[in-house]
Amino acid sequence: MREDESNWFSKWEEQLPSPEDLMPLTQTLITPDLAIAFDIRSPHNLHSPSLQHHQQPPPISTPSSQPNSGEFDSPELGGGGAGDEPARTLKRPRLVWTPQLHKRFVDAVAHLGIKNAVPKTIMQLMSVDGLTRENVASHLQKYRLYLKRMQGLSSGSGNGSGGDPATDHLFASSPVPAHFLHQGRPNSDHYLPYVPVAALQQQHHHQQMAAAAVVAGHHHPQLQPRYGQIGHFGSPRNGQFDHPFLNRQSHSHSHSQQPIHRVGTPIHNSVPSSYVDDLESANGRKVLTLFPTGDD
DNA sequence: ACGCGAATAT
DNA sequence: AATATTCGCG
Repeated sequence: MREDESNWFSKWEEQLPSPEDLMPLTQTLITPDLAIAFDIRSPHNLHSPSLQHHQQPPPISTPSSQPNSGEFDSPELGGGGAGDEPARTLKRPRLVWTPQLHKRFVDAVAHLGIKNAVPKTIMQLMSVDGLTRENVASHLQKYRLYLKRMQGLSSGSGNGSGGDPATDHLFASSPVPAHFLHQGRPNSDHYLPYVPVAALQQQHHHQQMAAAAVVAGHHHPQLQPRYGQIGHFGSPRNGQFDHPFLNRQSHSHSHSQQPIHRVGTPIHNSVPSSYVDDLESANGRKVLTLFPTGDD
């Protein structure tokens, strides 16, 4: 089984078209969005969990063989590229809510209690680098809808969270903490007083790369994620599967400051059930997921 | 002014 | 469908 994975990868690599072939004639090498999406920025803004662009298809830079482990090539727009797009007016790439991210989200909400579970707080509790309040707010809104939908539907046959329609696939991936399905109760009770949120939004320091799921805006062209950086995420064979984000709290050099706790579950890297790069086909959109799909 | 949440937009 | 952005309201 494992061979399949390494196999596809090899094949994939071989099939990589030459860089020239890739870009028909459109636009620059690295989308500005990509740049900022990852870490190329100067001031003190924007970080990025798992984000996606919307516009141009992801440019490829890793031709073949060994990906750059560490830094990636700088966007050289010199020769052919030409149209260096306005580096300004850059918009933040769309955040992609991976199951993991969502899990974190749910845990946060769970521990906060419905009452205190408002975007800002949730965001803080999650302490995911680059996550904005609006990101959370937006997700929260949808999540609430999901919960409502669920309550109405939960009666009857054994359908709770194991076969929900595609509509809620993301949400289905994390166990809804019971008491969610009915508001009314803050936390207290049997739910821990967890996490003092010492870390808060501390955004300076360096950046972390991200991007775990990439979406291609178009069909069929050979798009590939920038494995240059995230390559090794695809090999969780050791079970030590960690995401670049979900992690913005990793450093607390020195002593006393312990940023925060892990919310709820202690990172359960159970066996990779299926690490298939999930090809979600919808319309003209292919989603490449590097994460375990289903549950963790 | 803050920031939540519903509505609306992409 | 999934996220983002806008907007009215406490």
